Amino acid sequence: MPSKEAMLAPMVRKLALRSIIDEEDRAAILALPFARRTVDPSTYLVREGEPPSRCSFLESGYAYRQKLTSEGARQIVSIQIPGDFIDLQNLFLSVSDHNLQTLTRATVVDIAVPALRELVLKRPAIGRAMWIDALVDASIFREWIVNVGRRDARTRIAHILCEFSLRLKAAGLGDDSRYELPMTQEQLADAVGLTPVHVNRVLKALSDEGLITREKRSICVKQWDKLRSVGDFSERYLHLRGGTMGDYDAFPGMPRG
Amino acid sequence: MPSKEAMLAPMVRKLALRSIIDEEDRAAILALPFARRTVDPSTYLVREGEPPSRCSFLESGYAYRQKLTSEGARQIVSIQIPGDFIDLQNLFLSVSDHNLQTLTRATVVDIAVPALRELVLKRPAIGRAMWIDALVDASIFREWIVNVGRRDARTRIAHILCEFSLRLKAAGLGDDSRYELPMTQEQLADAVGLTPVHVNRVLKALSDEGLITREKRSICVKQWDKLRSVGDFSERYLHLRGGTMGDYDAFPGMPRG
DNA sequence: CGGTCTCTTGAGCAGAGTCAATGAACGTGG
DNA sequence: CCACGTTCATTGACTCTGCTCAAGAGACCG
Repeated sequence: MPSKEAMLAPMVRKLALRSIIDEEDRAAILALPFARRTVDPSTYLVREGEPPSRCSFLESGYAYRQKLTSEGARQIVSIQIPGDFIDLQNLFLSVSDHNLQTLTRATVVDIAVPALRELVLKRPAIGRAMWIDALVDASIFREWIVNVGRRDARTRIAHILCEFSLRLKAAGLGDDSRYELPMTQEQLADAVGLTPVHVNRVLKALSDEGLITREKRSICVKQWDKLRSVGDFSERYLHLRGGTMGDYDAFPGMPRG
Repeated sequence: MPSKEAMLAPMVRKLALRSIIDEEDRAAILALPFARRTVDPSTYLVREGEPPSRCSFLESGYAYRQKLTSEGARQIVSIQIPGDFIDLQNLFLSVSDHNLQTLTRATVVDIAVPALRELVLKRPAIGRAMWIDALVDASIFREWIVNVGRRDARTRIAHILCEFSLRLKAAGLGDDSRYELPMTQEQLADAVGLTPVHVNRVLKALSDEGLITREKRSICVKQWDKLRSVGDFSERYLHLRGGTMGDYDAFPGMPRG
């Protein structure tokens, strides 16, 4: 079993991605009470309609957020990768509005809600880091809407492949050209709002054209620029490039008080 | 010109919708430095790629968030109604990832970013209220993805009509059965990921069946239950019913620290 | 009174869905 | 080690929902 520090480290790492976390903040995070568990693929970590009982992040493995329509159709609304908070919304909302399921075997760190909430509200640097995390998530949701609402099948799939590539790279998983994508084509279809059959055809086309190669559940991007252009992809919405900063006050703006 | 208090009051009202704001918090909000302006329909309030220069909320009027694809297609990702923050994300992100345009003539209150940020980070009750606001927005984005990704045209449109109905009612605009919907059919199409022509046909069908009536830009819901069922609508995701609260600590959960 | 926007409606088309069959990969237990 | 079952990927043939193109009708405004 890894040390206590090692378990919370991915959280610190994620927050530090877009914010400055000093030693004191770091210590406060590492002092959080938490528990750790390992779960099987397809385990429900959160169910729509249930009161959340914890606030967790993914230490390892993948998960996805999902909602079902009354017709039984499923829409995947986001993919969570190691280091992501799984249910930040549980911090302040008392009923879950969607389901969260693991994609793979995963280790989850559950943090005591009151302690985390206090940290968020009382320690500005941590509060800011969590705010940024939540705001970036919202930005990804917006782009997801555009993807599903206004792009054709080929573009949609190329786009989501680009998104995964960059997010995984930012998380330190996979390099430029290759990454694990532990989703079935059916799940991919539910993520982009298509049918599995059609996803299959599009993936085949992308392979045939030499933009990507596939083996098992991993994707190798052969022609990044072309995939990016086919996918109408612009990474701005991921807010990866320090675009979240404290020199904000330097912008010309409104009265300051 | 209304009093200073009257101008910030919609913000207090919105926050108080789902949180408890005491007198001291209220006073702190009313002490914020701000400016107020009135803008024409279709004015850009935020542009993708630009550094945000303010943090504002809609005092009156309607607006929408929007992104464009390289093909020139537009996807509307949310509608903002009076009392909504229009760029909470500007509080902590330094580049805007989408456009925000007014739908109607609107009055906007711009708040000084540093002062607001300080308030959010240092006054727990206000921080919590803003968190809830942001988390509910994210929930609405998720439902929007489901709507656009997995529902057919008829269901999509019925769903969005239900959403507007409830949100406007919660904001104190319009009653159960009638509300202003100041959108063209083209804008509605961009919101649900369809073409204006098809939106027109579906609206006509819904009218013909007696579920709604339309006149100019207002909608009258004649058969709420039926519209709700056609639209596969469940209001949970709006988190309107006190489901955001502080008795949260009462839930059985994880270690507390 | 003409111009511009928006709404309506029709006719034909096509991108993606449905249905269905086959094949590959993998785990399990005999 | 192999037969079997299950899950996932692949491919073809056909269908249909929603799109495109196009034209006409209101409404509003300078």
